[in-house]
Amino acid sequence: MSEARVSQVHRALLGVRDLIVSGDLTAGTRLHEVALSEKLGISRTPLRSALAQLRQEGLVETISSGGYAVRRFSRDDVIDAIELRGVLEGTAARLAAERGVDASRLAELRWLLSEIDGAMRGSEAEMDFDRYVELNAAFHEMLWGLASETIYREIERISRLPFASPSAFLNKQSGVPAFRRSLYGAQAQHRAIIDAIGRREGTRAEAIAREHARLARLNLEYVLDEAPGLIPQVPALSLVVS
Amino acid sequence: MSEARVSQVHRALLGVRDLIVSGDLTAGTRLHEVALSEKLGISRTPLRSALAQLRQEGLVETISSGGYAVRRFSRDDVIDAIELRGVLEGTAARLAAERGVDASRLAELRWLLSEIDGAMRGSEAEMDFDRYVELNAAFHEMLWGLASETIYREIERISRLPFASPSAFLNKQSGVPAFRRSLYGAQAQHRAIIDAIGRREGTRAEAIAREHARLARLNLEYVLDEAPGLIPQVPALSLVVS
DNA sequence: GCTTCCAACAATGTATACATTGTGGCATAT
DNA sequence: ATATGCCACAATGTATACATTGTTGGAAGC
Repeated sequence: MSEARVSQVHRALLGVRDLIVSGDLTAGTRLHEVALSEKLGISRTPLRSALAQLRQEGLVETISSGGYAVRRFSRDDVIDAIELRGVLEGTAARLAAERGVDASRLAELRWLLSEIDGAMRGSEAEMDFDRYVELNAAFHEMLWGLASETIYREIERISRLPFASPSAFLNKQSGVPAFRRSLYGAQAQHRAIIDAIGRREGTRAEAIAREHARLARLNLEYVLDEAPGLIPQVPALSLVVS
Repeated sequence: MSEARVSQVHRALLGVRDLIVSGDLTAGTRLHEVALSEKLGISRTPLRSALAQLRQEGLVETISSGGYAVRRFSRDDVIDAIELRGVLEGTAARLAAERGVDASRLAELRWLLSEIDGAMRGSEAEMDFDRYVELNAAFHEMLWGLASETIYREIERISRLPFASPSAFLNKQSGVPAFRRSLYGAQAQHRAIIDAIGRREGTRAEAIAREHARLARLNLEYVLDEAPGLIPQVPALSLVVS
């Protein structure tokens, strides 16, 4: 799903997004186009195009007087984005169950599940965390596409908000034990979702997928309330102003 | 909610969108930037910005060789867009019920409902159809915003697809009796949604809102299967191929 | 000393010029 | 006659120049 294009717009998109997610540009900061274009080595035209796209994604907002600024997010904004992701993933799961899924695709999903099991083998400290993250992302992306292209697009869109994506709290540096422990329950939910889809149990698939996204909310609230020191380690969570 | 801005980008956005929705540009048509810029009297820079935004909205897609083309929609694409709108409106209603809504806002919604009743007074032929359309749009927009700004934004986004909006099959010229008759059931659902929210019955509110959107699907299937002559009267339905 | 107005500057919004890439047609060779 | 390769043109992608609007600092007047 990664675009091979190396257009200037694409470069600008990645560049600015990285500056925001990494916390280099803090919430509310005005984005001066000339300064940014010089910093990134990209002319203003593709840069502006990228900024407009980031506005659609929600990371950036327009200022009344013109131009763009890094958006501020409240805790509730993040919670709602996670909730929405859960609702949409639930819809993908429900529609997949109701409409039916090719056996080959279900088999591929089950293969992903067994691979995840493999990555989690051993103790919490021993597990192949990086591989889990990779496989988890692949699993979710495949789930998104089970129902239809339209559904996939919408979930992919909401997941562009860095803190709403299924991998938001699974960054590699994070050695938070509580996060790793939550993965066992998460994997059980993965299995249950696929099982429900296979049995054409739409309501069950939807409910579990919604609940699955709640893990991200739990992690969010844990970080914000009990371990604020971790905030810089979660993508774009530094943009959350209470 | 209407932007007062008269920027060239805004003009281009409205211009191109109108050309597409009106059926002037048919599905699959490549959008030549120079020709369009001359036709609209707008230079290429803001025009390209508008095209990029229309791509985000889904009306337009990029071509592999570069440039844009009017998107083709299948029947299933439209069905999924309507389904998604229903799911999201259901989420707005559920969250509103679960989280609670200010009495003043509920009162305003109930006032809208009574106004709709007023517009529907009399026989099918006598009713003030234009006013119904206007009030219906206002009701839905207000419902979208009951839960949170984030939810509102997402529903507003999906409703930008002309055939997914709550007003898609309520165009003024349409004198289709079947459509008008469906409005009585629709209004009953409006009441039930607000009643459920007032009683904090989230599940019920969500279910009814989802079912409410199904009316649009019924209308869609009626037009496509039984009255294809009406296709040009429904915004952007001419983009639906096969 | 504080406020207000004006002017200069700096930033965004727009237009246009340039570069690069894809496409189509024509000619030539098999 | 058909297929292939090359060349010319046209379209998009990018950079830059220009216009317009907002902002800030300083000076003058109260």
